[in-house]
Amino acid sequence: MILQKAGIKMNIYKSTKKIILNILHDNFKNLNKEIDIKITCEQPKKQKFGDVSTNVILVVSKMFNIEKKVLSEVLIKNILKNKIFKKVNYVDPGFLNINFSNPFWSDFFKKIYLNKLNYGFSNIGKNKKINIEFLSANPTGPLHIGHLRGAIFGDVLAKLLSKNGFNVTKEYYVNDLGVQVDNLAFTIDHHISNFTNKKDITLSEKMYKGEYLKKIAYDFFQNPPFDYKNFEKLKEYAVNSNMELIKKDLDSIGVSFNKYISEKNNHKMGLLQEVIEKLEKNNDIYFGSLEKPKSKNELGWKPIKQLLFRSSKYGDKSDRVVKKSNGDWTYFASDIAYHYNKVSRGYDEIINIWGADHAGYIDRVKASLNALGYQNTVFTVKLCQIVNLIDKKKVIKMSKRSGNFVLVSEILPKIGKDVLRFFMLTRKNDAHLDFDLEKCLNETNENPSFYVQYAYARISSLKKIAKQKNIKFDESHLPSIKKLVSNEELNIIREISLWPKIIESSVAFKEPHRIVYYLIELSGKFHAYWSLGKSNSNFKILSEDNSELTQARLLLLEMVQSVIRNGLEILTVSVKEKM
RNA sequence: GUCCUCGUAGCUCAGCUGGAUAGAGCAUCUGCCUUCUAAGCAGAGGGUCGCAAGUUCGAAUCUUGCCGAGGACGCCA
Repeated sequence: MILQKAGIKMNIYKSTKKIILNILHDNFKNLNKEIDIKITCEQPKKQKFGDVSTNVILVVSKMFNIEKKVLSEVLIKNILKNKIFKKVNYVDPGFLNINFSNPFWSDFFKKIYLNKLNYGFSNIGKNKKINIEFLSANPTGPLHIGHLRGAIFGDVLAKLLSKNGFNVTKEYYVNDLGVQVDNLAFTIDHHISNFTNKKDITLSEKMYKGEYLKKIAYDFFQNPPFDYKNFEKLKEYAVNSNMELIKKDLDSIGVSFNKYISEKNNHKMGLLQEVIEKLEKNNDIYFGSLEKPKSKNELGWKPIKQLLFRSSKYGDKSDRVVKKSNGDWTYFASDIAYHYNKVSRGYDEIINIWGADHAGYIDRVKASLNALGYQNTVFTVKLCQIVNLIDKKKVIKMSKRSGNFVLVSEILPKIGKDVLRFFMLTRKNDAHLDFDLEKCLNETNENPSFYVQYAYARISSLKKIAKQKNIKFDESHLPSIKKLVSNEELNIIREISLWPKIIESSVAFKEPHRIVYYLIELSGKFHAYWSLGKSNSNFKILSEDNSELTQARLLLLEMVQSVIRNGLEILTVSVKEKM
């Protein structure tokens, strides 16, 4: 294969870059090999600029003060020595536009065909251990729409990373401690009392609304496992019951976790004391009062002496309270302990997925890790912006107070897991997302998951017909690929050649939405190609009079399918053989 | 007041770690089903990339300032 000889790997743009850099070093011996030469090799938007475009002349002539003319002559001559290239053009102000040769494309195609199950994925992670914590919804009720984005984003990011050689742990932090759990148990207790005394006393202000709690209480009442006046046990019971509801919802949207970490358990192990002591030793904990925050007016604020963490020393804007004036630890204190625990379990990177309203929290957690001596662990936070639920062109307001939440279990049966997941990923995580119910129910281009699945299903139907007609297109027919010379077909191959790059950047930026957009793009190229055969019989995929071309085309579509399958697998969206 | 995120076509949004004439869907208009799935395709119109400077051969992309939207800002979790 000419590819191996030429040093071409799956990402042909990266490989081309390497080839060019080697030519530079071979021909300009005085270039310092240590210096990073930052050139780009990309597929240009316009096809007329070639298959790969590089700014090498521009960059190198400036960096090393070499004349553009000399550079381009040497580069063009040497690039063309390599049989995988067909054409190189110099364009002002210093680009080289390069075309691959036809044998290259068919060889490249052959290579990815033989690798199709893994095509695009790499071992970039080198088995690095990553902990990704997401969702961590409070165990006070089932999941609602507001939870969905973080849950799906986290799940997909984890899948993306693990498919690329990272050793990923998906973690759920259960806040089974504190005021909210007390209130939860009070609510259950209240309901059980009502059942027991056959009364219907209304809930107090603090208690949680929601029929599901009544049901939990009723189940308890019918078959009590212990005396409900045992408050500690009742709290545990309440948390467990709600976690069961949450797990059921998670299961229904295809999200799973490897680990559930209990806050209460962390406390039992004495983590909090351990961490505070460590910080105290470094003089990072002190007793004092904070400056008045800007948000408060003069009247509403009094300085109070309390236990503080010196987080401003580590890049935070202000020091932070770890112990309330009533003697309770703050949530932040507990979180320091939790993150300390996470890091000490030996991860190379900790990823947290939070709602955008927690942005202000990042610096203090970072500060605490630095103070504890973990500057080497990468700590990343990905923020998810709010999702607006839209129905019939109107935003549906949800509020915690009124208990007015649209539950996952209400909405899922209508639209299904696949559409839900796909839709939630059609935006960058830090951009607002309008979750439009009408669009989800649409069976048109407005609903991109159908568009992609439809492309897959169309190919499946072709394969079925080919089978009936006894047209074979297995590995032994790979040589027929050289028949794919039309612009339309090379266009699809070019699009397929971008796949590894898309994965790479999705991993690098931790942005799964890039995959979604790519799949839509690829599907679009396929649909266009398919429709070509409608008006021009030369482009009918199953042409009976030219079996070799037919086989080549079927192999091409097989590749389109496997890229779509690989992509949807990351998203955990199913493929459909028939629609 | 300080900090964070965002501002791209009438609407909803992409824009590949600075590249060439800024892209898609919806909506509007025009075509395409006797033949491989029309849940589709082809074409047209529609943009001072919030505004203004700066860096650069080159800026939607980087920097600064302003305008606008959303969010965060001591003992909530």
